[in-house]
Parts: sequence; C-alpha cells; structure tokens
Amino acid sequence: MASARIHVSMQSKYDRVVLLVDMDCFFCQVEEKQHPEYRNRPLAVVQYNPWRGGGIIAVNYAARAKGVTRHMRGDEAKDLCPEIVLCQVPNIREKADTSKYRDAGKEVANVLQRFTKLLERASVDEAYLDITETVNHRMQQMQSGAFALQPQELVNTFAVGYPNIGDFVNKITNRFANPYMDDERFQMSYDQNDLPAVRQSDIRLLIGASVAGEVRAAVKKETGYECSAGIAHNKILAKLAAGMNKPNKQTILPLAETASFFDSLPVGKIKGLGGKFGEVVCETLGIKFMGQVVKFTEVELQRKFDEKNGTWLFNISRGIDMEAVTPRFYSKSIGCCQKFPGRNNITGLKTLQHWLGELSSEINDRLEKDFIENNRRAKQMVVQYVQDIDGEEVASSRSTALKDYDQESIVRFSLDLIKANTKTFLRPGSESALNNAIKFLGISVGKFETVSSAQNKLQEMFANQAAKKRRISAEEPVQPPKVNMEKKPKQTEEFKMKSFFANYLQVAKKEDAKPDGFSVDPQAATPAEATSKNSFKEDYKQKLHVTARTEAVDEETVLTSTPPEFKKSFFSQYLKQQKSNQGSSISGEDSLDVQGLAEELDAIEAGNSKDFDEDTEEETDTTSDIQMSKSEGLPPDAVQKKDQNTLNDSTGNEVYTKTGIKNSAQLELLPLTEDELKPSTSKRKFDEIENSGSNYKESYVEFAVPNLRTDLLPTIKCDQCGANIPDEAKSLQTHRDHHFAQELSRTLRSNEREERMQGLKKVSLKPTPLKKSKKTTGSGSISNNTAPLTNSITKFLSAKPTQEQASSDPHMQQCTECKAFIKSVDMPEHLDYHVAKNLQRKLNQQDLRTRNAALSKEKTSPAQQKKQSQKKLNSTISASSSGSKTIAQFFSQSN
DNA sequence: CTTGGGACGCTCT
DNA sequence: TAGAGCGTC
Repeated sequence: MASARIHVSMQSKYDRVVLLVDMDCFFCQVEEKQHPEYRNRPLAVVQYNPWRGGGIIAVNYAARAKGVTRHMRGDEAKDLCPEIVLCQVPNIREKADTSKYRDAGKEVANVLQRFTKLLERASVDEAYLDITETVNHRMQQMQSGAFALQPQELVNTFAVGYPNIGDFVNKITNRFANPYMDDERFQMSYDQNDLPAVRQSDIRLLIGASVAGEVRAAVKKETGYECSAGIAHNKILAKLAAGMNKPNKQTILPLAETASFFDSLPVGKIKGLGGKFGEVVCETLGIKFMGQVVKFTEVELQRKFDEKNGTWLFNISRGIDMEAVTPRFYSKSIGCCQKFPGRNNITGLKTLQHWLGELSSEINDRLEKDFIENNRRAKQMVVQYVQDIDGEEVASSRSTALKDYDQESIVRFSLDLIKANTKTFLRPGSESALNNAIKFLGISVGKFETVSSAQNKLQEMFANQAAKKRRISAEEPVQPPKVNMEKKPKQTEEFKMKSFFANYLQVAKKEDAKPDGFSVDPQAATPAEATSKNSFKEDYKQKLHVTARTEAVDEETVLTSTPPEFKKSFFSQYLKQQKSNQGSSISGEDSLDVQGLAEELDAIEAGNSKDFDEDTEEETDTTSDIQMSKSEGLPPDAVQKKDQNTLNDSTGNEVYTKTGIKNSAQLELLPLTEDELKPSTSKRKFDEIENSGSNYKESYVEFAVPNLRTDLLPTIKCDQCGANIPDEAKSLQTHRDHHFAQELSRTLRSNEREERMQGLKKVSLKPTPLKKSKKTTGSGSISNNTAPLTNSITKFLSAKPTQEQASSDPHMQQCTECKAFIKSVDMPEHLDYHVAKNLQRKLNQQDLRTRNAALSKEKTSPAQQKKQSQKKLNSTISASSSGSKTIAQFFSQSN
C-alpha cells in the first residue's frame, strides 16, 4: 500500500505531531442537534428503505448500549430497543440525501481549520491535523515559562500502554529530571540520529494532547458536536489511537508503546491493510498481527510484495508512516450514483434518460452550491455504468471534458458517452429498448478550476450591478466598488497561529477571565476581520440572515477555549524551579510534585467521569451551545429550515446561483488576473477567503440578495424564508413562484411518478422497470400546497385507455399522450419518457411558467388545465397575479 | 432484494 | 491521460 502521495522526509519520522479528529456517531449527533427532543435517547439513523425498517448507518451510544449496531435493519433495532428513535436520512430524487451531514461536517472542519493550515479532511466526519508547529511553539514557550500544561486539559486523555494519563505524565516529568533515562533502551530500538526526537516524543505528544483538548472543546462549543481524537507522530497511528477510547475521549499513542501495541493488533486494522492487500500480506507471511511483520527484513518484504509495498510494510510495522498531512478542505470531485438491482435494471432508453436526468439534477445542484461556496467549476465529467452483457456484469467508465454545463448537457454527455461506448446500444428492431440492461449508473465531475478570485469576481459582479443601478437612477449615482482594495500585509497562518496562542495566554493571565467567556482575537482589528475566520459560507449565510431580517445580530467569534490557570500548573512551577537551579539535577521536591500532579489528575478525572456518566453537565452544555450557534435565537429546527432557505430556497440565492453560472461565460472574457493564472488548489481558495477584506462579502450579499431599494419601496417579509420582498404584487408573485417551484421539485416529482404507476396498473400494462417509489400513495402523502395540482397532473398523465387505441397491428398501441403508435413492448418505456419529459419541463421552465401565467389567468377552462398542467400550476398560487417578471428578470433588471 | 449504499480518493496500467 | 479497480468511511 505504498502511496504516491506527498511524504515527509524520513528524518522527521518522530518529529511530527498529528491529530486525527473523528466525530462520534456523527450522523446521530447531527440528528440530535436538529431534534433536541431526541437527545439522551437511544437513536439510530436509517437509510430509507422499506425493507425491514431501513438500513442502519449510524447508532448513538445509548442505542449501542442496547446492542444496536450498524448493518442492522431498523426492525431489528426496534426489537432490541423498543424506545429507539429511528431517524431517516432525507430522501431526495428517491435517493438518500446526505447533504445535511456534509454541511455539518463542513461546519466542524471550519472550526478545525482555525488551528492549523495543515488540515486534511479524510471524510465527512474525520480530519487530520498536523499540529507540529503549534507543539513546537509551545515547547519553546514552556522553556521560557510562557506556556504551561495544566492537568484539567488532560482529563479525557488516555495514553496507550498506561492505565491512566497520570502515569504517563509521571513518566514525562521523570524524564525532565533525567533526560537520558531511557537511552540504553532507546539505543537498541532507534537509530542514533533519532534519539533527540525520541527523547522528546512523549512530551510533545502530551502537548499535542493539550492542543487536541482545545480543538475538541472548540468544536463542542461552536458546533455542539462531540468528537474523539488520536494523537501520534503520524496519520496511521493517530487514526489507530483515535479509535481506542470513544466517545468524547482522546488517546495518545506513545512512540515507545507502538511495538507492544502492534503485537496484538490485527493486520487489517491498519489503514491500507483492511482489504485485499491485507489478506494477501497475512497469507503470504503466515501472520495475523502487525507486530509479526517486523520479523521480516525489508528486502524480504520487497521480494514477497513489491519494492514500494515492501518498504511501506517494513516501516509501518515499526509505526513509521511518512505520509504528509495534505491540506485539503474541499472534495476534489462531486459524484453520485445509483444501483438498479434485479428487476430495477434499466432496460429502456427513456428510463435511462430519466435516471441520468435525476443524477444530473443532483450533480447540477451540488455544482451550483459548490460554485457559490468555492468559486470553481468542474472541467471534467465521468459517467460510470455497469451493463448486463450476456449475464455478466461489465463495468465501464468514460469521461469527457466539460466547458459549460447545465443539467441538460450533463445528461446529454452521459448518454452520448454510454452510447458511444456500447457496441450495440439498442436492441435490434426496437427504437427504445436497450440491448444491454444497465445495473448501475454514476456521474461524477471533477478537475475543478477556480473561475477567478472570489474577491475580484464578486466585485465585478457588484460593479456590473452597480452600473445598472446607476443607469436607472442617474440623479443619485452609486459609487462603484473599489476593485483594487488596499491590500493589508498578508497574515500568514503561522502568524495567526502565534497570535492565537499569544492571545490564549493573555487571556489566561487575566484574573477575571470567565471560564466560558468569549474572547475575541485582539489581532483581529475589526469584528468583520475576526469573523473572516469563519468559513465563507457561514459568513455568507450569516450576512444573508442579517440582510434579510434587517436586524443585525452580532455573532461573537470564539477564538480561544478555556484559558489555563497559569499559576496552578505543575510544569510551570517545575520549569521555574529548573531555571533557578540552572542545570542542577534532580531535587528532592520533584518527586513530590510528580506525585501531586498525578493525584490531581486522578481526582479530576474521577470527578469528570462521574459528571460524564450522569450526563447532566454535558447536556446543559450542549443545549446552550446549540442556542448560541448561528441560530440568532431561533430554535434548531428553525435554523435548519433557515439554512435550507438560505441555501436553496431564497429568491436572491436562486438568482445568484443561476446568474452566477450563466454569467460565467461573460466573466471568462475578462482578462485573467494574476490569481487566476495560479494553479487551482483548495488551500489557495482558503487563503483568498481569509485574506480578503470584509468588503467583498458585503458586495456578495448585495449581489445575492437583489437590492430592492427599500428606501423607495415598502417591503414585507416572506413568511416562508424571511426575505424582504417589495410589497407589490409582481414581486410577491415572483417570490412565491420561486417557493412553489422548490416545492414542486421536492414533492411533486415522486408523487407524480407514483400516481402514474398506479395508472399503469389500472391499464394493466406490464410492470415498469422503474424502481418503486417508497412513499405511501394517495393524496394523504401530498402536502396541502401541492395536492390539487398533483391531482390534476395525475389526471393528465395517467392516461385512460381508449378503445380505438389498437391499430391494425396487434403489437402496436397508441400513446394516449402523444397519440403516436408504439409497440406494446415499448409502451412502458414510452410512458416513462413522457414523465421524464414533463418533469424536466416543469423544473426547468420556471421562466416560461411565469410568463404563461399571464395568459392562462384570463381564460382557464378545465380542459386547458388538463392539457397544460403548467398553467394550472401557476394559477393555483397566483390568483392575484397580474402578469409578472421571472425572478431572474427581476434581478437582472435590478429594479 | 442485499451481508449498506454511496461518495470519494488513490493506484496501477 | 483514460479507464479499471480497490479501499475506506
């Protein structure tokens, strides 16, 4: 499992301090935060699946105590634990939608990111942090007496090989007294050159643990989520350590303990050996445990495997892993896929198009969101598919370059790629039956390129808008924004880090510093700048809220965790003493101090774990955290709703999204800035965000939310999303249209298909190969908002069989929708096609729909409503409308 | 209808 | 570089 990733040099094998932060049963925590009433109850998250109560993908600790595990079905969990809360992951486009958890993961990562630029997001709920710099810095500070470890930071800390953290601390303090105490042993195990690092290993890991404690406290405080952490010299060990004490704990894996730890560690536990390769290794070497690998020489291992893997194994079996923590915040690709097992195999062209449409729709949504957040566009797309070829499952993937894209083009590209790479695409003699059934479909996009720097781009947009405004109100010209802002001297991450801890210590020294008080980084000159440490998105959301609600709520940015009480610390005392003794060796008082600290730790730990068991303090903590977190006083439910509104539903944002994408062509014509010529990296993106001033964000918001000239026009608040709308018929209508379109996309599509399928049953056609909808049928499941609509569409779509439909050809049927004669065998496919077509029209033609409204309003006979569901759609919600602009029009004309 | 499915990264050729 | 395939969560 050698990897081509970046590696640090072998000399630093014990120099780094790496942290793995792993969220505890993350999906459950997200649900608990969203539904406070579930807190403290056994809870599991199930992936919606009607078969036996759905598949469990996450279990909280209360439920684990009852024996509920992942891989169980919801029903089994209920048997074991009748009072369990089963949360379903939301379903969108008939697929599990995990965006809620992705967003939550990003929220956490935003906190983590403040602690080091070397942050590698490994998955939605895991991240590696290289905190070597911080640890080094603290080491120096310890020597100057400016930093001191304090015992209460280590209460939830464990060290592998030690019964409790106090013993580990004792060991370290003893080494303070005698730095070379283990050298005899060390010299047998380690290279001479490594001895300095080896000697410092334990204390540096311990400092790492104190950082970890602060990281976790910050995460808890700012997001409400709990996590576990591993502290070690490299990623693999940190990962191993993190799993050893959970939940809400952290574990150090001391260098000297790795060997004995590996003696009983199954090979498969090591990242990279969990799969096939791990099995091969065990078989080839005839071993089970990691520690057994050390018996083989590097050459032997290279011979049995290959050169790279041999070396990798050789090192990893000694706890050496040089893989660097590679900064990565955003994913490199965005993809989604779906299986079509058994009867759900896609057998027809129209079905294929339908599902490609669904996947593309998701991809497109996520691309738009990603564009807003990360200002980048995908340059490549890949379609993956598994075909049934003579009973064999054959997987393929084909890629194509992407220039401009929207949902339709993604569908088209995908289909073209599949067609072009399938020998016989359609079954001979049929216009729509696939020759090879499709069992799996996936679309992913990647090779992102930054469009332009966020700052410049947004300011350009702002400038455009401002220019338009100027044209409209010439008597009161709007000042164009300054595109070239005076650049402040760049704050390096290191500098920020340093100031962070400098501040930490300053705060610590204040006697009156409240344990839970917020403190703002004194280096941040303005509140806005302090806020810029938040993620772009959070910031953006916040601004939106503020703008929308016109009442600004100051959100304090928490930059430090509980300050240490300086004077209490043992190390501080110890070091002072060391200084005064100036190199003289062990003094009798040392051992007393050591004893005292160990006892103190024990006492604290005992007290703390009692609190934890009772779960009272944790609970209140969490609750108050939730209330503080970005909620502006709204209950978590409302926060969730609001977030959704802000991201997807609010008028301004939708306009922004669409316009942003569509405007890109024009933006690309602009000369490239220096920034744009740089290679695109996620990290750079962050720097841009961090270092750009607050102005661009204001312009961003200005752009995202149409400037409604509230000075000229009275506004009212939308009761759905809280946005301010001009109190005027057209704008209101436009805004409601938007909400309605959202509703349509969410509810209508699946209902519609459901009802069509019922219609199909009535006409007793053969079962459609479409995957069955899991929703309960009938009007009961239809929201009030859409019920009348759905019915009308259903009537329209579920075609009644006509007597004269059979043509002279007994194998032909007439389609009740388009009157075309279709082969009977192809009819289900054909009807699918109509459904897909209709859905796409509805979803993509909001503009048309709105325009049609004016026409349909005057003469809406029932017959027309049946024929033109679009019109019905609109008139349902717009009885008072009198012609209107689309949202986009509204925006681009800028009032 | 299945021992989770999907999403993502990485590696080898 | 593309495509196949693996590993991990």
